Amino acid sequence: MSPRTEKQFKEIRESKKALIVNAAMELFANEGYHPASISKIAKNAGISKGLIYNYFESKEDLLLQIMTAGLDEMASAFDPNNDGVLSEEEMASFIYGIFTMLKEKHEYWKLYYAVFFQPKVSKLLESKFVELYTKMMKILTDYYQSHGVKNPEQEALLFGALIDGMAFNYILNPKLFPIESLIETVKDKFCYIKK
Amino acid sequence: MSPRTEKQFKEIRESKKALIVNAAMELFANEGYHPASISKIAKNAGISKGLIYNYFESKEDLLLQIMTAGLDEMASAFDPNNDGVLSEEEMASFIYGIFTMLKEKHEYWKLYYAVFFQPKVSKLLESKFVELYTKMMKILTDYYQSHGVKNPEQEALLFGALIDGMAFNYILNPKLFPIESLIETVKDKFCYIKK
Amino acid sequence: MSPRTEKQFKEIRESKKALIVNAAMELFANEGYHPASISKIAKNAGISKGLIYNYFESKEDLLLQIMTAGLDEMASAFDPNNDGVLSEEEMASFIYGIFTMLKEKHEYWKLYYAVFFQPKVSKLLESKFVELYTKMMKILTDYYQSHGVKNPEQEALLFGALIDGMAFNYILNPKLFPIESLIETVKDKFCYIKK
Amino acid sequence: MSPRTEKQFKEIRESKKALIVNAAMELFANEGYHPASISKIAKNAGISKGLIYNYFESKEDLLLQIMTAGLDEMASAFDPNNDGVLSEEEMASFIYGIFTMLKEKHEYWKLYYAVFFQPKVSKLLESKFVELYTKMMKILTDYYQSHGVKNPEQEALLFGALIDGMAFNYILNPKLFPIESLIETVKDKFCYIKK
DNA sequence: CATGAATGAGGGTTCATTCAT
DNA sequence: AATGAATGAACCCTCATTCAT
Repeated sequence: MSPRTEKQFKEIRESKKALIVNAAMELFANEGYHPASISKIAKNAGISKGLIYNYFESKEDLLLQIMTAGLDEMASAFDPNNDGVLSEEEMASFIYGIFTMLKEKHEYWKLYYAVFFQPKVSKLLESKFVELYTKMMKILTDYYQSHGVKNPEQEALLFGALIDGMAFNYILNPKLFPIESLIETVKDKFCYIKK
Repeated sequence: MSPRTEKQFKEIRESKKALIVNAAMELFANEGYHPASISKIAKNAGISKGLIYNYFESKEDLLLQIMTAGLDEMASAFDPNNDGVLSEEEMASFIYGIFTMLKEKHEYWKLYYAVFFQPKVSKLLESKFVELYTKMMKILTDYYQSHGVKNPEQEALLFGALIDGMAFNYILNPKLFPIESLIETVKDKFCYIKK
Repeated sequence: MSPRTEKQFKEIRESKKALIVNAAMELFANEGYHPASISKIAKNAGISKGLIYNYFESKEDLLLQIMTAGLDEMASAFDPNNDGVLSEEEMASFIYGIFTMLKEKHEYWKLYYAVFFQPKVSKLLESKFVELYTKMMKILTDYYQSHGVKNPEQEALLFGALIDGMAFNYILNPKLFPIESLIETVKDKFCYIKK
Repeated sequence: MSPRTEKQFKEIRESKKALIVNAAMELFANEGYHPASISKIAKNAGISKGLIYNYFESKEDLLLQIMTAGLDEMASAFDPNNDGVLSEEEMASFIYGIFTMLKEKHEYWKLYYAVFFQPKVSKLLESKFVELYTKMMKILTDYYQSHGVKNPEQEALLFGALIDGMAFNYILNPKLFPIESLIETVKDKFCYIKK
């Protein structure tokens, strides 16, 4: 009957929060933000409606927290050394990494792209998006520069767009878009790896 | 007084329908489908709520009609000769054409991509999407085949994805994505134009 | 090219009005007053919505006019001689008459009974209802009195109720309520015809 | 604070549901199904509109639940022993019983008869209506048969119709239809009680 | 006499959010 | 920490009615 320690409380809170996040993400991604009602999310999480407001200020806040957590995770994943420099091996594994993430966090990515079309929410996340995007562009531009590519910024923009497009196609129809078999061609066109 | 002639009525109907479609497209594209309420659309069009239902069966029907009209227009734009064959000149102008359309029908394209994340509506349009997509893939694959590219299907898929990605980036932030300056690089990488 | 005579105009008006009345009665009776919209009625009559308001002040007025016309017709049908006296033969034919009308004006009767449950309309017709009802009661009471029945008023009330009940059952399910085969029993119980 | 117990919730739900049912029945019966709006019902019950949908799926469901509950109650009232046999005493009390119910559940009966003229709803309840009706007809037919009446089925149909007619008249104008003073005459004509 | 485009009030319904327990 | 009853604003939609032609 000893009272729970502070740590235990915190763990309970965290795990409950994760429960809600997962339930919400599934519905947000598969039905869309608006059609996924708080009632449905609560039912999907196996808890009461009211409890959600114990952990999140509003439905929008719930979406926002899901997105920021995901964006932060992605930001660190994109630059493991945190040194901002991409070796040739890292470039190769970078591509694999992106598409591995795409598969493993399918729902998150669906949501990620969908959010771009919810201007209201999108605006709130803009700074994070920009930060992530510029970080990536910087790394790629540096990489292309050090490999003697003519217009490194443009090459980076194009490569970024290609990744978006592939992600987009894969997310919306995984069965019709054979991402694995395309990776080699991508490498040939955009990685400039010296044999 | 005699009533309006049939022709007069038809003209009224058509111009009013266009008015509603434009008002709706603007809001659908800029706010999203759900946040764009019928009230807002009506106000934006300068008419009463009720009148919308004189022209469209439901809000969903309104979106659907906008989308199908747009998709049909795109389908015919992508293959003007309707012969399904792309010459080298056509390939070059094809790329320009796409990005010209992107600029001129900015709102429509925003809506087009957003709709993919509205599962319910997306499903209703699936057959039209697939038709358009396979048509394009066929044309591109044939082009690559006739130019001796190794994996023509994959090349086509990749090129399609790149277009999506570029469109996506341009739509969401036209100022930060300098599409014109990228076109030449795209041509170099994906058009295989023999000089 | 001679202008229509006043009489011709009147005839056109009357026939058009009858057209509307029939279309309205069919829908009122079979769908109910509220579910039968002016649009449906117009379509059913093969005319425009607006025209209905050329002949009737409102939807309620349309119902009212249908009802009053019907009630007047019934009132005169119930007392052909207009002498208020029922002979034994008339009593017999009276019963047949009622149920014949029930069959021939099925829709009207359905509406008639339904209207009782639309308090707003019912109130407007109350005086006509009462008039018709008391007229009938008077005739029946006199009949029973002259045939030496103990409580002639009560007998009349009961007989009236029986007719309502039979009409009610027949209207709602003509196939399950064999009105013809019941008439003889009714005669035995309520007509006091001396053999 | 701990949340309410399950029992507390159940009690709240039941009493609130009854509150809504009563408020709805009053308006349905006195104004009709369509004119009785959800807004009015909520106001009459002293609650918000939205709450009604916490207890009933739709307006139609609300009506349906009221009706089915009433029909079930009536079905059991009509055959207390559930043996399907009517003694002479029971027949006498049966008549009193019906008209007592008519008085006590005035509103319910009004609704009951009104519903017959709401084709859409009527159809949904048809099976329950038929069940109740055939049950009653069977009991009456058996009774008449055992009393040597010539056409027991017809006699039962007629008696049923009389009850409907009396109920109908009483409901619509209790003051003008002196049901008590008619019961004896009904007994004389339809109960075949051997003195 | 006749049309149907147009209105606006009100309908049924949903849902994010609050709050007593 | 947890419940779900309760609210109220906003939603999509219908429809009797009006009116320019």
